[in-house]
Amino acid sequence: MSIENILSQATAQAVKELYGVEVDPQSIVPQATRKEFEGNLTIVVFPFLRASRKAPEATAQEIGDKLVACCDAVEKFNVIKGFLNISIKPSFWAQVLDGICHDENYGFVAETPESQLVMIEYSSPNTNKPLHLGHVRNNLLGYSLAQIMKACGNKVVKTNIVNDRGIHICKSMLAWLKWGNGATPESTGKKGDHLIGDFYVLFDKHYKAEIKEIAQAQGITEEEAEKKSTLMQEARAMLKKWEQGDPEVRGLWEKMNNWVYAGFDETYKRMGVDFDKIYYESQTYLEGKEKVEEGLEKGVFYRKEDGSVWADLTPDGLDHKILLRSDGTSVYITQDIGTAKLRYQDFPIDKMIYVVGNEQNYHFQVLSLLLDRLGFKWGKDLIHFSYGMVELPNGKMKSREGTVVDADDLMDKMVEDAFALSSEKLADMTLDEKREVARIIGMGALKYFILKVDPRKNMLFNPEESIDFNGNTGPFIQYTYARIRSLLRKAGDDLPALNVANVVPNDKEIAIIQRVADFASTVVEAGKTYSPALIANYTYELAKEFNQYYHDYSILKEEDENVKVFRLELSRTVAAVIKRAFSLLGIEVPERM
RNA sequence: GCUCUGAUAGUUCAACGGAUAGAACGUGGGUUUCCUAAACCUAAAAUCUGGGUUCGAUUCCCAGUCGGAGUACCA
Repeated sequence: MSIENILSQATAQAVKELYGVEVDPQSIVPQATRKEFEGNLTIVVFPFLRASRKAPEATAQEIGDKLVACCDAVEKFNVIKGFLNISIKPSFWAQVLDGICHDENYGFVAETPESQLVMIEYSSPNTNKPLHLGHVRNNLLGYSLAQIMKACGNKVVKTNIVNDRGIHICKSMLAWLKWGNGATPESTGKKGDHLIGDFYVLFDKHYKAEIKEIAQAQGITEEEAEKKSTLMQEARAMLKKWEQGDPEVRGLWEKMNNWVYAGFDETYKRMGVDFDKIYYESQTYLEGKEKVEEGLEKGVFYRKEDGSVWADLTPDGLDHKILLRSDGTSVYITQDIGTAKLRYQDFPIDKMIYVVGNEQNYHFQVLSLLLDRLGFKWGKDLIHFSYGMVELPNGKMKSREGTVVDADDLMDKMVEDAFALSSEKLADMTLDEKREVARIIGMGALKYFILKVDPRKNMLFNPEESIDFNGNTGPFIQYTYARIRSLLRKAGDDLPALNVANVVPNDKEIAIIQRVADFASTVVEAGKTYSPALIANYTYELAKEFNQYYHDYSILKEEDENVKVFRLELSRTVAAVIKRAFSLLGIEVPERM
């Protein structure tokens, strides 16, 4: 049992004995005492004033006296206004550390047969363009969330839904046929996703030019000209052919999609993310139609005279939502229903989490209601893990204006800059070793920079400032880890075993042990609130605290052997916790840097 | 128009309804006789406005100002 729990229960007991009032121990949450006051943990007694009918100071005093008398771990206390600051016996902290450093899986809960199966959908790319900065945030959040849910004892299935069909792919295909001259990834040396992305842009360029031409020649607005575009008509015709299963179109589609997948795989691998099961919209959209027909029969949807199918969501405070167009084709949400059906066939899902940007908040509100009506048991409380947009210092990311930050380019830049900054310091390494360290640091900088921000908020990504190896950054934490590893290497292996009975941790050490002990509850909390940012900020606080400690205390020169062993043990445990916390964020740590 | 969402130092981010609102970058001033100065110490600097709820509000509620997103046959 953690020290917080011990105190909560003891306090509840004390209140009951003193004032005869039952208090739920869960409602009493001791918090870390602020630095400027003496003590380790603080209990706020304001909520008990009604029961005690005394002044805050007197109430705190009485509860404090009771705790000292009844609770072994409590050494002493002081009272400031309504705040009861409790000091825990130093020997108790030494035992806490001892327990943690011998627990290989500290902070992680093992999976059991009763564990819930959580499916997490993330990434969800389109096959007509490479991944960009927005996808980076999505992928990092999704992967990290999966790691956290696993650490909380859930069974986790990571999934990806690839949007591999639709007019946008036809545009790329058409451009490739018209102006591609048979270009392949091999012949051009480009990654497949970039190659296809280039053709998508090329289509748009020609399309725009065509519209302008038509508009000028016929003296009509560009909006009207759009309807007369032959390029767009050709693209539509191609989509129709695709839906009819035309072998030529399907063949090209398959070939080009495979190029893209090869490119995506490379990017995913580099990012360190993966999936247990990938779904493709080309395989799920028909299932969605079926499911909608089924709903129609059950009477949960209705059909208009023009043939389109709708759901009336006004009882739930929303509007009417279209599910099938009047020509019978499916819309975006139809595909999501189909995907849900397949997934539910494949896995006994208890909880579904969709990692998708907040511009789709409404979409998921609707999806939740529709799935619930269609009888999916997890539909009602599916979780839309909604994250904010990534903005750039000079405005929004707009693909048309060329202000998109490409994921591959971004990673290249991060690693390059990391190499430039680190290679000098690693003079004794081989080039390959230096590159490996630069990769870990560069990727760590990027991942930490994005994950430390509250996912729900829009964030600003400044490409220049992100490569900052000082402050609240991944590299700073990695540096702390590497220093500890260096220290431990110097200390060697032939140290005597730690005897906890013989050490009395000082205040700084207690603060660090306390924070290390918090790791377990931080992981649980992060799992409950779906917040990788919580883990990130926890890790930074720990690293910062430890750097200060390193600066203030000798370790290798420490004369008292038992104190030295204790300090090394503390260092080792901190390194282990940093590594474990970073594994939840998908960030690697270097042994040296 | 309607719905959702956000607003905290110069900047980027924190803060279960709790103490004097924390960090980091940048700016000013300092510190290398243990491991790695990629570090540490130190100074100045902020809750959009107006009400309400209460022992206590950055946090909850209402109104306003400004920003972002969505809004029925795009995905």
